[in-house]
Amino acid sequence: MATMKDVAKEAGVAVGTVSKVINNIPVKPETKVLVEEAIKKLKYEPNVYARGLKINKTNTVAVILPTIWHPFFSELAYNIEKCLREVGMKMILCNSEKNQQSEIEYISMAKQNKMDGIIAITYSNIDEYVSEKIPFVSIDRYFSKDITYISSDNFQGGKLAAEKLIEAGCKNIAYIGRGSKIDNATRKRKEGFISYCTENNINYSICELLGSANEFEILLDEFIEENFKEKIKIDGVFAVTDRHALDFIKRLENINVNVPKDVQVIGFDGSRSFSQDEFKISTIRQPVELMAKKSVEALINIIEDKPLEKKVILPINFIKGYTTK
Amino acid sequence: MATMKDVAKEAGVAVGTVSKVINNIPVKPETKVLVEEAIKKLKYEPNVYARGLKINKTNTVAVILPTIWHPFFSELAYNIEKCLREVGMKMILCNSEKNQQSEIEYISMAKQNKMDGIIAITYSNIDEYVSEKIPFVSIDRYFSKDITYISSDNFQGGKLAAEKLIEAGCKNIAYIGRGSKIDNATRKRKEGFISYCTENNINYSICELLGSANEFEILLDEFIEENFKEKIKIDGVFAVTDRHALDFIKRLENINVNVPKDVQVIGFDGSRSFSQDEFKISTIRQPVELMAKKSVEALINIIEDKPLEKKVILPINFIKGYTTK
DNA sequence: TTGTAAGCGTTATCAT
DNA sequence: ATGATAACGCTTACAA
Repeated sequence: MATMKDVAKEAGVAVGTVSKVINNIPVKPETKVLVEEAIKKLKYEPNVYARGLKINKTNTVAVILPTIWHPFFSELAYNIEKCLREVGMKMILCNSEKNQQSEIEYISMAKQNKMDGIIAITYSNIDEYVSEKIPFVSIDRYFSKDITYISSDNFQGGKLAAEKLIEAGCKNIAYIGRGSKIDNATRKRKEGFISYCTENNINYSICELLGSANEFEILLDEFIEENFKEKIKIDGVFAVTDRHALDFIKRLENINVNVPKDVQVIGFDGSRSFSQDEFKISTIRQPVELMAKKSVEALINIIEDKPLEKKVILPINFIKGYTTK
Repeated sequence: MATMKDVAKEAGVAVGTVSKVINNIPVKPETKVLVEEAIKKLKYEPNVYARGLKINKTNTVAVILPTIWHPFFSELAYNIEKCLREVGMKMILCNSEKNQQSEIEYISMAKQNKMDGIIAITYSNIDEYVSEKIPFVSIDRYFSKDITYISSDNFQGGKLAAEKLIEAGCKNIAYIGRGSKIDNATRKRKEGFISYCTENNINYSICELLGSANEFEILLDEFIEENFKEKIKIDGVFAVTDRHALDFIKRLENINVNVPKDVQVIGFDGSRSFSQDEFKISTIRQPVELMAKKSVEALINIIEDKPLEKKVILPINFIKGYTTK
């Protein structure tokens, strides 16, 4: 593989001059032509590692998320990669599996590899590792006022879900979802839901648990037994994610409760398995593409040390599917 | 950020010694302790770019696929990342969108960035860019006898689909799918299907088109009009992918044909949207995890210049879903 | 076993 | 405008 030195010799100039041509620093036009011809002739390509060593930039961003094997994250990652590529950056994919140790390892890897920044979706306590030492953008999760974070408007989403259920004729509505000590995104969905209900004097129930998936299942079974088995006491449900919604709907089907005739259901996320997929259940859709775009923009602003908003909340919207009337 | 020199000074040894400790080259135990303490104290982390410059390895692999925003590819990418990580490598995600130009750019990027190798799923003609100059593993697509490729047993899958339809009581079966000049994987599925039918003297129809998605839709409409509208002439269908199967089933529903009562359907892929998702339609499942594993293994063998099989065909299996009896 | 120093391919500073 | 050269942080051959 030809090096800059070879090109310089071939063109009859000094390496510094070649470097200037490569980096678009003005040189005499004739010289430029000479150099460019030599580059073409020798099929020269700059060595990014030598360059990285000098300028300490790699045009590489680590994207940490629980797992790419999930429609929401794969859609997000797809869009993030697209945005990064547009600005000439590369994306390292990191599946943390929500494992704190993994997340920490990935962060350390990113620092070690002199990556230019990190975009992360994480639900564990990694506050102390997220230093100012590497540009960091958090999606969905608030760390501290110093860490930029991008999120969709979960509170408004919860409100909207309640509103849409009521609009669709529901009289007794409920929120269901497994909570988390750390994930404020889902908490805000619940708060939005409650907020709408209190403001409008609407009766509501909450089926929530901050615990393991198994414990939540048990709670959910009880909740269904209580409210849907003998007599249908609740006719509208807002599930904290589409997956919870889907799971809930299946349980209703099992006891022959019809959706949306007997019970209407709204989920949250609105992610599809692939770009031409259709929306199926009624849901509050997160603006995934915009989230990706804003995350990348924010990261670049941090890298370039430009002023930026530390907190970006993006608008959600309602998508009607078959689970509401 | 501390450098090796700082560590050397702190530990009272030479840089060469520190390097040895880092690279697990034997040194006197006491010295090792000394160095390790200095490393910890200074929070030293090696600069991968300086190292890359020297040894010309980056522990980075480019994974090129059409789009991560698709269950099959996201499951595959998830597993590839996992395998790569286990051997200390990083994965650069490349969404080609099946665009040849993109693929070429990514390949060139991989070479330029001195990545250690490429794992790619591509359906375009990039043969000439896939040189021996960078370790390359192709999934699902055969290039030449020099390029290693990993694939599931598509032929056997087609056979198995036909067999299962017959086993389930179908009398008149058909293959449907959009073909491609380049993608031999799907072609083999068809061939397997046909092979089973001819061997067993079974009547079969083929609804296939090597053209645009739109053209295929038109053909499919005609096919349905002809075979399912007035009278149901075909009672078993093997669709070349799960997506084709799903689409086909929806069309049948539209004309009130019941699956699996009137018509049974088997798809291909068996990918799920996320790890705990369930299989829904009957399908020929590709061994995604194994494909990922074998791809990474093969790539590493190429990198390390070890002997390897240039062609790895992996076993498929049938998964029964609601679309067959 | 350990220290010394050359060199990897760039960029950037200084002279010219 | 261009050429010469030091420096980036590391590995490795060689010397001690």
